Amino acid sequence: MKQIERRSDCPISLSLDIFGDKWTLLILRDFIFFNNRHFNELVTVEKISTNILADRLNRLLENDIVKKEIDRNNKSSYLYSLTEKGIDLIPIVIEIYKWGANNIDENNANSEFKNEVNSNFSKVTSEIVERIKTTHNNVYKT
Amino acid sequence: MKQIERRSDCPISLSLDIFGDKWTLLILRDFIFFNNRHFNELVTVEKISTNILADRLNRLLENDIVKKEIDRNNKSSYLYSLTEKGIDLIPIVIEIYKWGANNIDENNANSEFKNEVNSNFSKVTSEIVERIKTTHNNVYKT
DNA sequence: AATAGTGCTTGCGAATTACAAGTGCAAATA
DNA sequence: TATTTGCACTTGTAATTCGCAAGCACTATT
Repeated sequence: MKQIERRSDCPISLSLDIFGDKWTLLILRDFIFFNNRHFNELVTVEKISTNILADRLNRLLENDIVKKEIDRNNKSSYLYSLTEKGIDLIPIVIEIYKWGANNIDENNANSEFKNEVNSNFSKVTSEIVERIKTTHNNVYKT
Repeated sequence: MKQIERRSDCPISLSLDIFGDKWTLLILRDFIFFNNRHFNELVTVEKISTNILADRLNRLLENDIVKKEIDRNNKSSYLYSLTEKGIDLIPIVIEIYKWGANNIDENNANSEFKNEVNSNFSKVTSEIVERIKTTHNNVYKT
């Protein structure tokens, strides 16, 4: 894996150096919407190749956006989960969902959820954040 | 230019098929924050190469996110500007700004603007949207 | 001891990117 | 009128990255 070099100090440029590619935000979508947390679950993300997934997870680990722990329920497996910094990305992912649902034809958005996102963005977002925080804190308690 | 093929019908996946790369959202940042609208202005975007810029602008044109018109003030030049669909992307770009400003070290965010974005996101966003709409409607009136 | 599951890594051809240089056209200048 | 300048790209090419298939190391199960 090669870290993309810093193009400038603009917050947007710096952010895109980390997650501005075809796959990273889709992987984060899996954490957020599907709660997929094992490598073998994440590899179903729109058929991403395993080498690309491994590369992106490493980049996210390096940037402290996800963390990796041994799964207490299956010790030969790892659990990936969002850090605080990763949870902070949730509004971006939901904004992208919203834009796609409103602006791209033939998307499969759930119309109820789409309406919720359009009318109560911050409520939807904070509910998802809470759910993720609860789930991801329970790693050792399940 | 080759359009990335549709990976799935998920709104996020479809959105990232359009702007999920290192450069596209940075170009949109230039429209939004710097009001850069000519090819020669946009090419200063963190030193993007001209072939990549041309490719991305064509993709944005095809997807009805930007439009292209002859500049009335300089007929050998073109003005690119955001369509309604492009203006709808502004919240995404500002969320990315916000995340980068809050989560990446050594970013050059203006601290006043950063505070505004953190405390009054929707106000900041709608002000920027209004400014862009006004500017981009005045193409033929300046 | 053999098999299966999990999380990767490796090899390689194909596709994409970045950098430099060049092109075509309109407008300004000599 | 001829030449130069500015603008918006296009082309060529080497390097990088990607996607697919296969393989590997480790653990747990049978």
